Amino acid sequence: MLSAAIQDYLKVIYKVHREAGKVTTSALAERLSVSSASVTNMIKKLAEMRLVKHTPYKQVVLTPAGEKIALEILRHHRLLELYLAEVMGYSWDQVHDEAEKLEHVISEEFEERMSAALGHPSVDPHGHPIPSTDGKITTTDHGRLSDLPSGSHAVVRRVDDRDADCLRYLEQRGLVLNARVEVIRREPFNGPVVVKVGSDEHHLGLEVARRVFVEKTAPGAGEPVSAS
Amino acid sequence: MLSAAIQDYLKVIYKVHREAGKVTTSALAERLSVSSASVTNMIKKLAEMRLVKHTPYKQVVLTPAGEKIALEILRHHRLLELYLAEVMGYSWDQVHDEAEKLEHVISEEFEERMSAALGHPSVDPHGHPIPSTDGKITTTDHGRLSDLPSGSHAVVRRVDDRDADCLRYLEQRGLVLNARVEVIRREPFNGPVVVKVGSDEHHLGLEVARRVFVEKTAPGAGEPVSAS
DNA sequence: TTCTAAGTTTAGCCTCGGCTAAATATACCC
DNA sequence: GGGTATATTTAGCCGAGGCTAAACTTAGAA
Ligand SMILES: [Mn+2]
Ligand SMILES: [Mn+2]
Ligand SMILES: [Mn+2]
Ligand SMILES: [Mn+2]
Repeated sequence: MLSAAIQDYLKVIYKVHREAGKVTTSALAERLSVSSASVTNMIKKLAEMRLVKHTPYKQVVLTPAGEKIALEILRHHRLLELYLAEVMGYSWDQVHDEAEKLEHVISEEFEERMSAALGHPSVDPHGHPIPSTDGKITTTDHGRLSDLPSGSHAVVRRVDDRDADCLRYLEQRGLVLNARVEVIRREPFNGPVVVKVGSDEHHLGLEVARRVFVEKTAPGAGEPVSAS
Repeated sequence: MLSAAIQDYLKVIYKVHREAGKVTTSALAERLSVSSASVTNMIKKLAEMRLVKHTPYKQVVLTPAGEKIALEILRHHRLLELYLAEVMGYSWDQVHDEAEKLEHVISEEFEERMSAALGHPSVDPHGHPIPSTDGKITTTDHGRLSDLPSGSHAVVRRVDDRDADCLRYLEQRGLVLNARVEVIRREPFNGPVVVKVGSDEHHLGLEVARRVFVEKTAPGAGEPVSAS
């Protein structure tokens, strides 16, 4: 069995690749809260194990074998998050940290029982897709709330899951999955985005608005289409 | 946070102390599947941390601080076993290995939610007592089925939880928690114990009978008192 | 085209928790 | 009470996964 450290590296390489296109030593160092030297070290080891391809000073890319493992861990993580939320009653800001530890130790049995108990779900509590057992994943690219022009109507489809404080802040303002939002206006000089959620208006800093991913809708549309 | 290795050492020291009275280097080495030298090494470290008292060449004893941690891990383990069995549908032979890994990574939040979901239980699927949050544990000393004289009537109250094959074997023969058994006879020369469970007779090797702990009852007694 | 700042790798070190082989202490037998 | 088997500890080693400081690449500015 691969160590928790290796599993985390592969998972983060996969995620940085999705988010930034290119995977660099320093990006991994930052995401893993580890020094660049440590990353180089581990990348050399992963390259020897044929889990990544490394072009020194340039970038690192997952091999098919590496991606398979990354998706397996991602499946663990997201099933766990949903199980903790739906079955055990965690709030969406608590699930990430717990899943981060559990993802490395659960058995295939545990994974399968969670999936069955949840009706073989396809989306986690933050709107991230859950890879299938055989490593398939259907990614939908959504824009950021921070990039919408004023007057836009949209539905929240995904939120960044790593900052618990931010998640609590969003939930308090009704910015949960599948919530409808309207961009009232955008203050200049990178000022806040003013949005309407239900009948309330909120002034969201760009920091926060960048972590909310949305699907645009027609202004007068009815109920938003549920992701499930 | 203490490492998983340290947590396992403390837990095993506690269990060996309960079962054998005296805790020796070699007993720990065997139970932890580790060399004696490794045990000595770790014990020295635990002694420096004031979690055990070590009398070289003699024995090791938990300090109050060490026992507190041991009981905390034991609580995790036993709550997990029960949760896996009751909520997730595991059989009693599957729960130990999974709990052995999870016990080191779950949060207090997870522990509390499991306990609540199970109605704050006091016994795990194998009949072991679950320590309370504040480190209290009520141990009942039961005799072994292998030690009962022929003609005895008894109720199964606890089984050794480490050997999955043995647990499946016992379950198939109806030797589950709270089952009534009668010792029909004992074959000489350390031969098998012949027991009656329900209307079936089974010939149990001493190996197996030693792992079943029972409470004696009167021959004609009615329903056994449930442990819950 | 050359210089320099930022990014990356290398070198050397550390802790943790294992291991084997050798030394030493204890206990038991005669 | 001495000799020996067994248990335990010590000594020295290893791999995993971190770290800092120094060396080296790369790319952008002048
Ligand atoms: Mn992780
Ligand atoms: Mn998530
Ligand atoms: Mn364990
Ligand atoms: Mn148990």
